[in-house]
Amino acid sequence: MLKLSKLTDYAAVVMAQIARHPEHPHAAPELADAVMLPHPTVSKTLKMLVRAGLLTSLRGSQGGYRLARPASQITASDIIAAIEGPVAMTECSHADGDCELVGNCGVADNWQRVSLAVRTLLDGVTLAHLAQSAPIKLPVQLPIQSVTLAASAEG
Amino acid sequence: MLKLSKLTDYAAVVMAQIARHPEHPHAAPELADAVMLPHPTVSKTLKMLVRAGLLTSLRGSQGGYRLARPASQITASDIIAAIEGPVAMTECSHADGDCELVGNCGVADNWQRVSLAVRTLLDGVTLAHLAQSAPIKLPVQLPIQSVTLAASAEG
DNA sequence: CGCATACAGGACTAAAATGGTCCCCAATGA
DNA sequence: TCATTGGGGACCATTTTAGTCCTGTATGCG
Repeated sequence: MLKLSKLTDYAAVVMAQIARHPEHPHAAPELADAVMLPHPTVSKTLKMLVRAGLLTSLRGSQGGYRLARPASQITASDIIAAIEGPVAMTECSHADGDCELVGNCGVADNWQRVSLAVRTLLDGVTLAHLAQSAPIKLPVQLPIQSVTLAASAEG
Repeated sequence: MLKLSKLTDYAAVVMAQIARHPEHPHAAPELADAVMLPHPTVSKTLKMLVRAGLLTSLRGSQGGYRLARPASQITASDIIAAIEGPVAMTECSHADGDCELVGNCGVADNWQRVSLAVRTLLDGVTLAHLAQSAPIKLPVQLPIQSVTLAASAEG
């Protein structure tokens, strides 16, 4: 499936909700009601987003959560990384290769490239895009493909 | 993490192994030894790949597994789908939207577009690419980003 | 025919990740 | 001082994942 976890999905929804009204802080229960998700779970998600530096929090009455920076500077990668850790498609996609199969698998290097391409793609999608009601249009799909294929076809 | 499951990873490794010697059939134990993974697990993976139509099998002595079509016509998406089901980043990324939050989440449409872009990217990576010892080069990363951003910045 | 080889299918178990809840503490502001 | 609101983490139930094993079936060969 290559699926995001539910919490990541929640995080995106909640972030989008905040992004639509960035001025004042949003309390956790308010957000939970707005997106129709269980309060404790939303709260948990918010805490993770704060720790990742995507949100800032204000305690006390009239407190709540706000975006740490403009929505256009928060990417899908950021949100995913906040909940699930850095985007990496395989164990050996991140630096500390604790995969003892290197040498036998002969696929690691290429998976890492694919992983990088996916990450780059997700870096290009910002919270501003996700939050806008009009769907983002991906007018051309093939260029992505051709970029990926370009050099490999020669190799 | 947006990570592939281990089985998917195994599948890719095993497929690559077969792709490097496409002529004769490969028995499950032989493959397991070659890639240094437990026999039963490799066997299970192979069965899934057969059911997905990516491999064909021959029973009896001298039997084993072969690619169902040329490595250049088997994509990363195919392999992932064979083990994990169709690539989709969120529940609502596939057609039968059993997500009752539509309307509140306001993110679904855009996630679907992102999902599609990732899938397209993975469609562009073939087993031939993965199997080759020389790493595939992704010379330009930014174009992927700019394609994604292009229309959305206008929207 | 009989037997060894090799895949097919699925049941089953153990371990890990996930999703979700709850509790107590700390900070803020009226 | 007290109500409000987030911070941190423990905790549990469920699901998913990984891995094993067993029984059946097809093929090829002597």
